[in-house]
Amino acid sequence: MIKITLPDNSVREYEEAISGYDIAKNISQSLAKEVLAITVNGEIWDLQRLITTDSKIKLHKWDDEEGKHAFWHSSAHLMAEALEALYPGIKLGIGPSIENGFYYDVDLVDGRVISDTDFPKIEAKMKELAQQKNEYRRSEISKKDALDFFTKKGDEYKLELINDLEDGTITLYKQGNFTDLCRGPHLPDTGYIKAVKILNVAGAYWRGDEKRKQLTRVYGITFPKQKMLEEHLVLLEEAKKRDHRRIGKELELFTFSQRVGQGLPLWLPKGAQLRERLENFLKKIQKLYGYQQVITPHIGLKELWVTSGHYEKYGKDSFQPISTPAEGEEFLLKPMNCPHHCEIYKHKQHSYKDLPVRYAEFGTVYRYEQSGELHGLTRVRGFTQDDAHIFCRPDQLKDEFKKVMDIISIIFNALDFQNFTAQVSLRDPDDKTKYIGSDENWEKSENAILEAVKEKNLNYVVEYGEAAFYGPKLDFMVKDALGRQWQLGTIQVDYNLPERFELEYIGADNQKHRPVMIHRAPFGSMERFVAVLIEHTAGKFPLWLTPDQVVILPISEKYNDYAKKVLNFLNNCDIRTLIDDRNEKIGKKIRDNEMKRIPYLLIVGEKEFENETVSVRVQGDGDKGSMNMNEFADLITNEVKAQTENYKIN
RNA sequence: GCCGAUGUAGCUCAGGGGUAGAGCGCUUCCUUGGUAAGGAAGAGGUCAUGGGUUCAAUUCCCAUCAUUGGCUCCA
Repeated sequence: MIKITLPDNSVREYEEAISGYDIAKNISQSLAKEVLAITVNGEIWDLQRLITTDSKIKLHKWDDEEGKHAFWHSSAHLMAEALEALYPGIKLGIGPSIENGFYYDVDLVDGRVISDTDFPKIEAKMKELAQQKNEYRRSEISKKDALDFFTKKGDEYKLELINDLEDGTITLYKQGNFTDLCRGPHLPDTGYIKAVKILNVAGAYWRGDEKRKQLTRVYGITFPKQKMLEEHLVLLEEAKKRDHRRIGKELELFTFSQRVGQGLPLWLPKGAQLRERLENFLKKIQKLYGYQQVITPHIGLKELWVTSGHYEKYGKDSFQPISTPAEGEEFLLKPMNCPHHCEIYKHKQHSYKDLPVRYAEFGTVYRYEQSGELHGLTRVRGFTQDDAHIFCRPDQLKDEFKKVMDIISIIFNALDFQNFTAQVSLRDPDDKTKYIGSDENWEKSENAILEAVKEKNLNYVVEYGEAAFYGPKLDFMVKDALGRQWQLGTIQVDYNLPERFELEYIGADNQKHRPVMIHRAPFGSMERFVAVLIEHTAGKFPLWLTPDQVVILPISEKYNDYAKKVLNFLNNCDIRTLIDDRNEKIGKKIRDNEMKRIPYLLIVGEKEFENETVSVRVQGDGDKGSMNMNEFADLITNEVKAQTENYKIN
């Protein structure tokens, strides 16, 4: 007798070993049709694998990550089978499921390539194989047999993977004529896969190592129903419409010029306005938190970064030094602001009573990003950090850290960024040589971050090996419209620079002590933040931030004079107002200005002129009736106030 | 930097060995209107740049530059 406990704690008893599929069938036919995988005592299994002992189980359908994982992982095998059939002699790397679909890394050998014109062929082959409803059969063999098998097959990549596995049994999965090294789980058969789309193809280094061979990575996605694929493709289209590069062009926020250089954004008037408003907002908050603005030059002597240790680490990958013609002094375009700020700290002696000292600067920095890495405003070669450096006593570190977290949460709340991940980046425990500074300091700062995060009740993940070379950090990560993750805000603890720049303060004991430094940037960079904000809002910025708040649309040219009167009135109330006095019908003006995402549209014609009113339309929400100018001005002013004053200093 | 793709009017894109097209935008004219596209005419392109093949290249080939999807990197 085998007892099977379901997630609701109900128990089912079976005479003999039973598969997950049969349990599902036993519960209901419709469940059996939908179930894709099963968790047995915390381990994910194939549905057909027999359960022989009392177990706790959970059945996974498409809605579960586990269900999708099994589905896409099985699809990766199906694609590999298709690729083997279409490209004989192909060698296989790895083929996992990912957040949206799956990929397989393959070595095509003989210099063959796959390009997007080949996709239909691959899709057709996959569908053909899927229709054969070949079972995914699991088998367990010894490591030696596995090595023999893949030696015969000539798959050197699989051999390398097997050699790295521990001795013991190794599982293989076979469907049709295709056998792959795999932990599973998989679908019962290929017939579950009804809709197939190959998405793109890319180069990917074997095992992520740029010194090793570059394989061809083929990305795809599959679904149990054709309709789901169609919906997914619509979603991808929608996401593309939110792309900041597209909206940035549409709304004339920023541009790039080949003649200026790649990765060097040019902020157009409207984008500059938006950015300036964000900067002023942060400045206001920082002032309340005791920050002082400083200004430093865009270049500095190379020695500055030799001292900081950055030159050794990044020097050869940066823009190369520029030198003075007569003396041959070497300068670097500054890749970060910290050394300049350290020198500001050093301009005078500090007492322990004066700390913490907080220097802030919207500092523009230049980094030589690899050409293939550039991407819209999110990855550029010249950008402005909303940088600040806090110099504090070691006993103030945790508190200061928490205050920075407060500033970040004010910013994120004001801009309605709820969907972020906090990532604590610590040292790689296996390779401490990548880092500089003493073990003791690293431990102190790693603990300070972890404690601060816990005390602030932040949801966070810990990533080992992601720390900066000089210290651990706390990063705030958000996703863009296409699901790519970007780092926005960051807080970093640094014992290293104070050491290297010999920063000091005089303690209560009248002795010299070393301060601790915190680097922090709530936005991260203005460029990246604005990019993510564009995608987050689809270009519909909050009223306080948007470049143009109101547009006045006269019904005909007869009312242009009245419209101008309204325009002057609103502009005098500090409301950013435009007028659309083109010789167009009102429907056309409404459409055009709706598409410019201007929050309020005011329609003025005969009626409004007579009654000294305006007819109000809210962007995306239609006609709101009429009101007089004062009422409307109050409406706008109050809305802006509510948006910008909704925070407190703790 | 590496692998793949792309580059045609201000924007979005079609085309194709015989020196170019649409829609939107722009200019002018008609129209003066009531809540998401009124009508007409016109201007605008060395088809990214440089080579090569050809009687002829924007089209085919090569290189460069830029953009783009990934990989690696990200102080």
